[in-house]
This record gives sequence, C-alpha cells and structure tokens, in this order.
Amino acid sequence: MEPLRAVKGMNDLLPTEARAFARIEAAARRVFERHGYGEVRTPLVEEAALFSRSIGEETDVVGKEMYVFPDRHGVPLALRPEGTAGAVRAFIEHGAAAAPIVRWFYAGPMFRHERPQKGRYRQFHQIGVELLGAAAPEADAELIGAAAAFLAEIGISGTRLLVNSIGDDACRPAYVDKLRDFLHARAAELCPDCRRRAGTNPLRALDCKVAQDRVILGEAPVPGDSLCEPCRAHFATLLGHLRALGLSPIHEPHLVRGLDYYTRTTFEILAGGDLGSQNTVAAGGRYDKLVERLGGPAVPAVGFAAGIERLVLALGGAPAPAPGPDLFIAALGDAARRRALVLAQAARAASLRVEIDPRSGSLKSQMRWADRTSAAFVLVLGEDELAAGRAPLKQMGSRGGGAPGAQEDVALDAVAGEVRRRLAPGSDDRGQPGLS
RNA sequence: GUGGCUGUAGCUCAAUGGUAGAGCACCGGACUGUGGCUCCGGGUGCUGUGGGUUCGAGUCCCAUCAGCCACCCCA
Repeated sequence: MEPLRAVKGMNDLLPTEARAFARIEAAARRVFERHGYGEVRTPLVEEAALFSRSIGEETDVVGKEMYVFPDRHGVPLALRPEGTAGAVRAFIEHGAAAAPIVRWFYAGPMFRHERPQKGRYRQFHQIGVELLGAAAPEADAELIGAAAAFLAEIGISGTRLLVNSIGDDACRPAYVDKLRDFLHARAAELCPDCRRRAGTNPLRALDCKVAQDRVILGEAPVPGDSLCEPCRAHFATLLGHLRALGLSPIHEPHLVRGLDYYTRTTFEILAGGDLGSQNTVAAGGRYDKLVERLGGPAVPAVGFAAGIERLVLALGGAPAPAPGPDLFIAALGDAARRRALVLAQAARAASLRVEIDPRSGSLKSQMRWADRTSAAFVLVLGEDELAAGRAPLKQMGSRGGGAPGAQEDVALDAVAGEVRRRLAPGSDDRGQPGLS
C-alpha cells in the first residue's frame, strides 16, 4: 500500500526546525511586548467573505489562492491567507475599536494554494503586527522601528528598508487612472503580464521584473508625483522620523502592495544575501480604510507581516539542534534500570535535563547513545553501585568542570546536586542567542 | 495556472542495455561493565508508479505521480 504523504506544500517541522521557529516566535514576543504589543490568537478559519471584502475580490490571493470550502450549512469558509483581516475582524467584534490605541501582534500558520517553491509553501507561517487607532506618521515610524528591532533581535543584518506612499482615497484614484492610461498607451511594448495588469491591478505593473518593462515603466507616472498635500506631508514627516531612528529609509517610488486595503505608506525590508526574489523578509503598510470597510468605525491603522520560513532562510545555515541532556543514566540489570527511572525523575525535578536509554542494550550501546545525544555527564549504574549507594559519574565532553572522560564516584542520593555543581559556573551552553 | 530539472538504501550519490553498489548513518564484535579514534563483520532496496521496445531495462520510449527550481502572485 502506498504510504500516506503530507499534502503538497504542507511541511512537517521536525524538532530542530521547529525549534528555530519557536526561537523566532519567542524573539518576536520579547521585542513586540517591549513595544507595548499584546498577542492575539484568532481562528485559522474565517468566513470567506472577510477576505474578499478586505484583501480584494480581484487579487490573486482571493481569486485563485484561497482555500475555500462550505461548512455544513453551506456558508463559505476559508483558511486564512493572511493575518490582518482576522485581526481587524476581532478588533471590531470585541469592541476594541472603542479604545484609542490598540497594539496587537500574532504568529501562526496561513494558507495559500500556490505552487510551492523555495521558502514558500501552501501552509506557511507569519508573524504580524498591527497598530490601530493612530493616523499620524509617528505610528508608521514606531511600527517600522519595531520591525527593524525584531529582525535585529533574531540576527538578520544588512537589511535595506524601502518605503513609499501610494496615496489615499483623495489622490490615489486619479493617479491610478493616469497610470492605466500610460500602460494602455504603451501596451504594445509591455510584457503580456503587464498588459493584463493594466486592466486588473495597474499598480502591480510598477514592480515588473522584465528588463524592457522596467525601462518603459521608468517613464511611467509614480504615485509620489500625484500625492495630495496631506499624503505628501505624512510621507515627508515619516521619512524624517525614520532617519532620526537611524533606519536609513530608501524611497522606492515603484514600491506598491498587492492587497487592496493599503493606503499611504508601504514598506518592505529586504535581507541581504542571495535569496533572489524571496529576499523580502517583512512588508507592510498603512490601511486607514480597512476597519470601516469591514463594518467598524473609521479607525486608521498600520501593520506589517514577516514570513517565518523566509526568516529561517535569511538566517542561513542549519538551525542549531537542542542541547544534549545534562545527565544520562546508563543502567545494567533490571533493578538498576528501575532505579535509573527513579533517579532520572528526581534529577528532572531538580530542573536537570535527563535521559536514559529505554532499550535494554549493552553498556557500550548506552554509552554510544549518551555520546550521540551530547550528554554532559553519564552515571553508570549496575548491581555493585546499587549495593554501595555510589556510582561513577563520567564527564563526556567539555561541558562540566573537569576533563572529558574524567569520572568520579558520587552518592546516588546526591547525583543531581553533583551534576548541577559541575555545570554551574558559566559552562551551561543553553539559552545562547542566535540560531546557527 | 505556465516553464525547466530530478526521482536508485535512512542520507548523499555511483552502476556501457547484461547478477543493484559506495561513502556516511545504523547494528554487532575486537574491549564480560565505559562514548568519541581505529580495525573486522552485517545491506537495511517494489531502482516513484503504470505501460512499451528488447533475449534482457535502474539505464531507451510514452504516460503518470512526486519533489525541487523559476515565473505569476506574495511574507
């Protein structure tokens, strides 16, 4: 019979990789809580209408990538393709919109039915941050600063911050008309994708990757030239704030967003290295009309999301596995094996990481396993040791005070203390920052 | 959705159309109860699947599935 396989584009995270994810999420908690953001956990499943109303019916995310299925009453439900829509729904539903300012972050799986490729899967994981209730550029600056601090915290350096403004309801429609006219006028010279975009999503044409198109689009009108005065002032102030924060913003006039709900500020943070087209590690922008659009009050907001898979890629190299046990108990004979269980339980109660080999193997095979797991110390327990109440404690590697291979008899009822004492001064390698 | 590449042991990969192999890993022994280093022994396989060509297919052809990479889109 064919063995069952994971669904295409949905991956298992085995312990080492899961640990890398967990450390990134832990860093996110530290940094965002430091900025005053609280974690929210919203459902993975929402009514499909939530996403078509917020992200936009015509976007690829809603139009062809969303997992949609009817529930038992025929109501179309969807696996969430991104986090902002659900967060805003929760914000409205729980009356949080009554508070002047709400700072939320979230981390979890998102789903898009796309063709998988490097760093991009059908179930992927995002960390997102939303600051609701503030229209001023200080909010944009704080949020972008939080994003930069988060990337620095997990060890991604050499990033570039690209920012742009795509205007608001007052100035963007007229700009989009101008751009569409330009694209139609030059349609014959553009790639098929851009000819299509002229009708569906003109802004997306601006960051087309085809070389010839880039030349032509260099002559296209950019949003920055058509901003109304309030948008222009907002953007100018934001640039000043970002410079004051030392974030070296690069104004990228062609930077746009694919989702309909963005207004004014858009930004991306790019990682260095050769991640190719996957080098955007965080991206976001302002969405002043979304809350209203979803039935809430007129609350301006700004947010961003980062893809954890891409962060792991950007960090490069193999993630560090978990550290080995502090103590490994090798036991020979039934009585010793039972005593090993009891000793292990006691040592764990004293907060040590303790393992035994639950197979009944030779001492050699148990020692080999202890070595494999990178145990710091091994206690060798046999009939004689049980009788004497003392057993040899052997140091395996460099963790611990003595030389590798050194061993010394210790009292069985003092094992945990002996191990702890030897590991105590600065030799504990757990909790190191960094991932690789 | 479009295009390209690749499918052989747990992993990385060999094998001119002629008996499926190596390294690593794993298990055992040398060393009755002490890991790593060394040596000796052990192959753990529906060659992705289904057809076809052939005396004979891992190898050639077709189809299919899967994985990877890129495009579209996006974090």
